[in-house]
Parts: sequence; C-alpha cells; structure tokens
Amino acid sequence: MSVESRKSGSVTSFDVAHKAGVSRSAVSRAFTPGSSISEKTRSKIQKAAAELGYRVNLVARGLNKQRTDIVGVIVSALNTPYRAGQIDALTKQLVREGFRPMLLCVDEDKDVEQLLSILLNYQVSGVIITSDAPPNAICEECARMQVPLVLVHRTDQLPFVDRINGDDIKGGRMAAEALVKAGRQHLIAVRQEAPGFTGVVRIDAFLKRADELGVTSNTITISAVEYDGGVAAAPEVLNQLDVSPGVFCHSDLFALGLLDTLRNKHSIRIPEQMSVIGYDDIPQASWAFADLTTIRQSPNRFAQVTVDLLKHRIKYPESEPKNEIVDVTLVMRGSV
Amino acid sequence: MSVESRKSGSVTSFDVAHKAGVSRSAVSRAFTPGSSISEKTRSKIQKAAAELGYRVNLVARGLNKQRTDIVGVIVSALNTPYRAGQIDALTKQLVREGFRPMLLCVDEDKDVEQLLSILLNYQVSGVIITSDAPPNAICEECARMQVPLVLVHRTDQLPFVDRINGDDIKGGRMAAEALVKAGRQHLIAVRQEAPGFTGVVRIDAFLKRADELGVTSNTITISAVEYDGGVAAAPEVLNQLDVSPGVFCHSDLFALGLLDTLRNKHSIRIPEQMSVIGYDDIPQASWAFADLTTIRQSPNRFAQVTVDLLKHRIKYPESEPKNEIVDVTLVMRGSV
DNA sequence: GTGAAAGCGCTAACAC
DNA sequence: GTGTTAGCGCTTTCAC
Repeated sequence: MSVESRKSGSVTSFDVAHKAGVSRSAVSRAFTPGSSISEKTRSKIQKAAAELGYRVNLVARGLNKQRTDIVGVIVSALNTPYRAGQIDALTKQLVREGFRPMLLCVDEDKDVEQLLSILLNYQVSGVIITSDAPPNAICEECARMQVPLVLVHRTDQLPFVDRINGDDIKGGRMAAEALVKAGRQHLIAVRQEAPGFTGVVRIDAFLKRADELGVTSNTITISAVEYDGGVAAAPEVLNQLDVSPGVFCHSDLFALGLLDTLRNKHSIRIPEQMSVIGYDDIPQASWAFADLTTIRQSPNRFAQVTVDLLKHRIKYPESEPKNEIVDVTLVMRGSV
Repeated sequence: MSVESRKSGSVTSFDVAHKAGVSRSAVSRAFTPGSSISEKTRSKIQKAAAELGYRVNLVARGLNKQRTDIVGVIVSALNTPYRAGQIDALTKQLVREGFRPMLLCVDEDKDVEQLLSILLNYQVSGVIITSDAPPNAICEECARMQVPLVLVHRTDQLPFVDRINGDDIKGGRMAAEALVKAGRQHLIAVRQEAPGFTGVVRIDAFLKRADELGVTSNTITISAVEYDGGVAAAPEVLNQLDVSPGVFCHSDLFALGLLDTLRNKHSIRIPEQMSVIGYDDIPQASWAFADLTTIRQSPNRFAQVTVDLLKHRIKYPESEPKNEIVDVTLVMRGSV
C-alpha cells in the first residue's frame, strides 16, 4: 500500500510490477497475447493486476505502437433505416474483430475533410466511409498518411482504396425480371438526382434488362431524397397509370414514399393496377401497409466483408486495391 | 529536407520546431487554443506545420493530459428509428463540442461490462449510455475510475450519475387528455414487458390521468418489442372494439405495428372506430399510412442537454448528480 | 524467460 | 512570450 495514494484510478504497470515482484516489461508481456512469458509469472501478474484494479492504458500503448485500434467510421444519414442497420452491424463487427469504432456523422460534404482530420490525428488503424459525400480529397489524405480506407457503396475509382458494393447490376436486373414476370409491359425507373451514388448502377442495369426483355421503359428523376423522394415521384407515375407500369425505385425509402402515397392518398390498388419494387429490404418494407417486394442487401454480410477488407489492407498495405461485390437476393412480397 | 525520411507520415512537433526555428513547446502552444504565444510566432509555426503536413498527435497529447476527448457511447437497438435519430444528433453534438464519440452497440446486457472496459482503457472523458441494459455494475466502475457517466432514458437512481429523460409524466398525461378530448370513454395502454425502461412512467401517468378524467382503462402487456409488439397487441385491442377505445402505446414503433395491423389486416377504420396515439414522433409516424398522433421528443434537444450534462460534470466532478427533464409536445395527426 | 534502458510525441512546470 | 527539463504509461530492443 505504502505511497499508493497516486492520483485517482491510475494504477500503472509499475504498480503491478512492484506488487508482483517483477519488472514492468513482464507486466507488459502478461497483457500482450503471444509474447514469451511463463505461465507462472503471467498468472502471478494477473493476480496482482486484478487486486490492484489495473487496466492497460491503451493510449500509452497506442503512442508507443504508433497506432491505435480505433477505426474511424464516417457516415451520412444515419437517421435512415438502411444506414442505421448498416452501422449497427458494422460497429458490432469491428468490435468483434478487436477494433474500436469512432463514429462521425456528416451532414454535408463540407465537414468531411475536417472530420477526417480528427481521425487522422488519433492515429486510427483505418477509416470506413459510408456516406454520399464525394471523398476524393479524403482519399488522398489517407493515402499520404498511410491509413487504410474502405469505401462502402461508392463508385469512385481511386488508387489504394478498397471498395465494397452490393451487386447492383444483378439487383437491377432482378428487379426488371420480377416486374416483367408479373406481366408488366412498361417499366418505370425512379431515381434520385444525386451524383456518384451507387443507385445509378442499379437503375442502368434495370433499364438495360428491360430493353433486353423487350419491354418499354422510362426514367423519373427526383431531387428530393428518401421517403419524400417517392412522394414526389407519385404524380408522374399516376400519369402513366393507363399502362399499368412496373415501377422500380433505387431504394426502399423511395419505394415506400411512392407506394404509400399511391395507396393511401390516391387509392391506387397495388399490385392490381401497377407494381412497385424497392431496394435494400429495410425493416419497414415488410410492414403490412407496404408489403414491398425488394432487393435485399445483407448488412451483416456487408459488415463482415468490410472489416475483412480493412484487416487485409492493414496486413498488406501495398496489395492491390480490391473491389468486393456482395450478393443480393430478391424478396418477393405483395407489391409486385 | 535533410534526413526527413522518417517513417511514413510521422511529422512531429520536433520537425516543425526545427523548421520554424522555435522550440517544441512553442509548437505545442501554437496548437493549443488560449495559450500564451505571440501572433507572430504562431503564424510562423502554422506555416511551417502546413508545409510539413504536420498534425498534432492526439494520442500523445492524451497520454500526457491523462485524458482523451473521446466519449464512449453505449447504445442498444441502433437499428430502431428513434435510437438512430438520437445517436445521429448526439454524435454530431459531441463533435461540435470537441468530443469524439466511440460507438459501442450492444445486443444483450452481457457484453456491456466488457465494452465499458474497453472504453475505460482508452481514458475516455465520459460515457453516455442509451440502452435498455441495466448498467448498475457499469456505474460503479465509472465512479471508481472517476469517469463521468450520463444515462439517457433510464430510471435508475444511482449516486454520481447524471440522467436525462423526456417529461414522461407530462407525455403520458397529454396522451390521455388528447384521447378523452377526442371523445374516447375507455382508454387502453399498451406496454412492453421489459423492466427498468422509461416507458412505464409514461404508461403510469397515462392511466392515472385517465382516472382523473373519469374514464375507464386497462393495460395490455406484451413481451414482443418494437413493431412486432404492436402487432401482437392487435388481437386484444380488437376484443375491445365495441367500446371504441383510445389506445396509447409507449412508443411509436408499437403504435405503428398496432395501427398498421388494425387498418391493413382487419380493415378497422381509425379514427372512426378507435383512436391510436404513440410516443417519440419517429419519421415513420408521419407517413401517409400511419398519420399517427404522437408525443414528440426532440433528439436535438436531448443531444444538447446530454452533452451539457457531460461537460458540467467534467468541469465539476464533485457536483450533485443532476436529473434533467426535457420537454415533450403533442403532435396531432389523423389517428386520434 | 526476464530485466534494464530507451524512447513513442506531446504538454506542463519552471526559469529566463 | 519563449526555451529547458521532466515526465505521461507503455512497449521493445538488447543483454543476460
């Protein structure tokens, strides 16, 4: 006990070493998996540590190792069901793999750089970006700092950056096929205006497949986003009601806004008068009012692959940038 | 330039000091707001720093200061609309105030302690818990480590822990009043079984107010959660359809599950045959299919107060634990 | 397998 | 207002 009245709860490896009658290096080894130390001393140290309430100071370790296990996660629209599920899965997976997620939510493109700066200052092990903001400047900075960067749902083609996307081409094609199989002779694609987001890949694949299948199609482009985007698309869709179209939205939120408006504001019967299909399979898609057919992307699978990508690059910093594609599946419900 | 081929992007304050012809302390001061340094040297240093691509190493600073600006955020059910919005607002507010949120998502009570341990090891400035898990053990640990702890939406009464809640009593009362005002003579409260969550306060206030207003009431308790909980409550509510009840659910997700099932599976007309009112005002509550009257809790306001609480405790560690109550408002829509 | 010594990059007294 | 000196708590060669 002696002069143990150090400031607050700061029990250091020194204290443990003293109590266990060993050196500080020994204590360090005892808490470093895989280092050469005899089982006997290890348990002796662990016992002393437990009694003292010792916990290794990860900040000190980080300073020494030149790297913390913190992984920066930059996300936009966390407020949105798909993103929320994605971040939920991703952060859990990160923790499971020994990383600590530092979460930075962005509103606009503008803060992104500044936020990245914060992360870089923390000597993060890596950065994962799941946002709509074009992260070009960021990528360069990460590259310069040798910090691994993984882009989720981005189409940007950049050197030394790993990317992960759903199989948007397959998804778009499946959507067209499902609609045609349901008897629709004219297809409509509803998309949002924003540039550089993966939705356009889906839309393009959808339109191309429609063509292949010999049905006509047209596109509606909306500047509003999320549920409101679907609401905004309703008038134009109503104008084409005479052809009982099959409508594909680039996201469930869009589809839900559209479907909800058509059914509950305009008493359109779906799928009798037309079909609607979405993308993502968010929880709300299965709610009774919606019963939305959609293309499912598994957040858990995404999380797993994303973290694997990160681990791989940490281990092999110079390896070729990868571009992972995660499979998608059709979830048939009543709206088609 | 000389022997600047140090490992990777590790430009240190030493390098900057060298280049600017000053001492390392000067560099430190240049990057510490409010420290005494002349504008001239500051700008000189900043210029050199910019040219070198220097960024202060927050890990080293953290080690020295014995405290990082990291704030641990423990959350359950991030997947849920209300929580997602809350975390979105909270993390943004934290960043705005100079903190860095480390996000830990929990599934069950079990991991909570282990996760907290991680945070403590990172010398966090504080911990914010927004989860259903009873954090008693955690609180003690935080207290022992002198780490400020803020509990959001928890009723636990613990020493040296700050709490923040919505005005559940007012909310519950408002719900009863709105229903009675709409002409309902019998009220039903739908609640979830889980213990220690703030929903019971709302429910109790609701029932008490119903009593005061001279209307009868009964409670339905459900073991399922979220949307499914509302679905599960439907049969019992249907049994009481003859009294055209006013139904209050402790959360919007519950209310939405119930309302959606009643309207779309049983063709019940709401509000003609009965009223439904929820709690939280999640985005989905305003969707056309729902048009749900509800009690609104502002995530932004919550975030603001939560961070203020944290800042206050960091500044005055020994001050009396506070118990903040955030106002709620009635949002009238078509379901009542 | 274990201990001694030397830092990781920064800030905080303390002199000047 | 600025430089000097000591650490913050840990890991890590390097001897032994």
